[in-house]
Amino acid sequence: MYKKVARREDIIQAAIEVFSKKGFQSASISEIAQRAGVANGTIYQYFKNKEDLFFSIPVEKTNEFRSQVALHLEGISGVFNKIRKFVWYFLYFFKTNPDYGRLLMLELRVNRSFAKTETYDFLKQSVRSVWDILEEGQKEGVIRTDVDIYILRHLVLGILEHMVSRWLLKDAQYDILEQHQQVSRVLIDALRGEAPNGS
Amino acid sequence: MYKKVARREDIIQAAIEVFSKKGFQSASISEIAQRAGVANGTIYQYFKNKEDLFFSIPVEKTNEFRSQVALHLEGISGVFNKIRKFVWYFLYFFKTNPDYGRLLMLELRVNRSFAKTETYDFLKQSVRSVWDILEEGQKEGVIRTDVDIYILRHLVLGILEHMVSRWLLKDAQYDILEQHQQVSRVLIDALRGEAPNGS
DNA sequence: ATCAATATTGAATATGATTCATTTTTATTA
DNA sequence: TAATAAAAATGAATCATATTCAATATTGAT
Repeated sequence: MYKKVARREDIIQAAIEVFSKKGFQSASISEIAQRAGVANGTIYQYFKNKEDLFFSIPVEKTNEFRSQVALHLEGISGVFNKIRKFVWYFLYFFKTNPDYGRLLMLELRVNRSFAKTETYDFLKQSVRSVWDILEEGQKEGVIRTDVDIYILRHLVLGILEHMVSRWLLKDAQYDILEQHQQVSRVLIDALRGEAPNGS
Repeated sequence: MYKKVARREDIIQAAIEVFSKKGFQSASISEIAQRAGVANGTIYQYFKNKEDLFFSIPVEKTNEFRSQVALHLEGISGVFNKIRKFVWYFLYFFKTNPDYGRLLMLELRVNRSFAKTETYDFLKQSVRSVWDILEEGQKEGVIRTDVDIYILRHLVLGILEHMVSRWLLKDAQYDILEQHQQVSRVLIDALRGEAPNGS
């Protein structure tokens, strides 16, 4: 029946709204149920518990992020141009999705139980493109190989996630996107390293 | 009476143990009270509520971190040597304090209410040394000035906090300290920028 | 139209934070 | 030392919510 599919979606949609506004802790099942137009018990038909519902939220948005990154990178050549574009889109995505950003960056991303879910693995895949770009750059000889690719990924995701987290904690008051060029600049210098310059 | 001072300490100590093991959500006041050897109600004599107790934890450890950083930086000259030492101590501190690390990195650091407390401001001061080092480097002309110092700080703290967070989420299985040299290397290249090389 | 299967409901239960009237301890004074 | 007031501690009662489940309603098949 078509309604069954819709129900689950309704609940998730209501959950996004309530969890985004209140955070996991102070969001209540009653409010989510009410907003979804179902009884409290119905939620437990679709989700094991409050946490399970919470953890189901990022699936849809992760799909969006992944496909949009792929789309934006399409046709771009040159490893550093790809880095620039990724940095831009990462900041753009959270600038345009601050509510979801709060859930992802300030709650889910650092949740130990969430880190053990399949959704988390799925989420990690969404930044797979960074890994691919770094690997490509190392093969082409434009990205340093004297440092583990893991470290380079920590560098790229570290600065981006840190910036977005701090920005969200400050209630997204300033325009985070304005800084994308400076971020790309330092990252590219770090990734290139000294060797390619022959200094 | 001397016991009165000790009471508050007892409760905080018990809270560190219980919150570290279980996280904020599933730690219970009863367990903390029991471990501290007081009744449930006593906790509310010293702390407004569960969250207030949670937020009181980082004060002591922050003091330790700050004074140790200052001590380790003492006598070191050269901006990049200071960066290297800070990176090393940052990783060392969390390697030797993983329980506290979980509380700080995975819960407090991303908590919106905590970001509004005085303790949070105090905590931010603990990484003041990074700012000082960066400023010193810019004055000396060895650190790039074509990028905001804010961005440079995001870079340094971003990679470090990201590394520690991921490591804690993976149950601190590997030795995070092993990577300190590689981290310093990429950071220093990023901070130096291209210009000083004359390329 | 009937029936079995499935989905929904919301009152009852369970868990755990918080309150507060009572009791205990501490400090002060004679 | 005893009496008394002030401060601290207690834990049973209260309150707020997540979760359960027996009863009810809806759906799809024949």
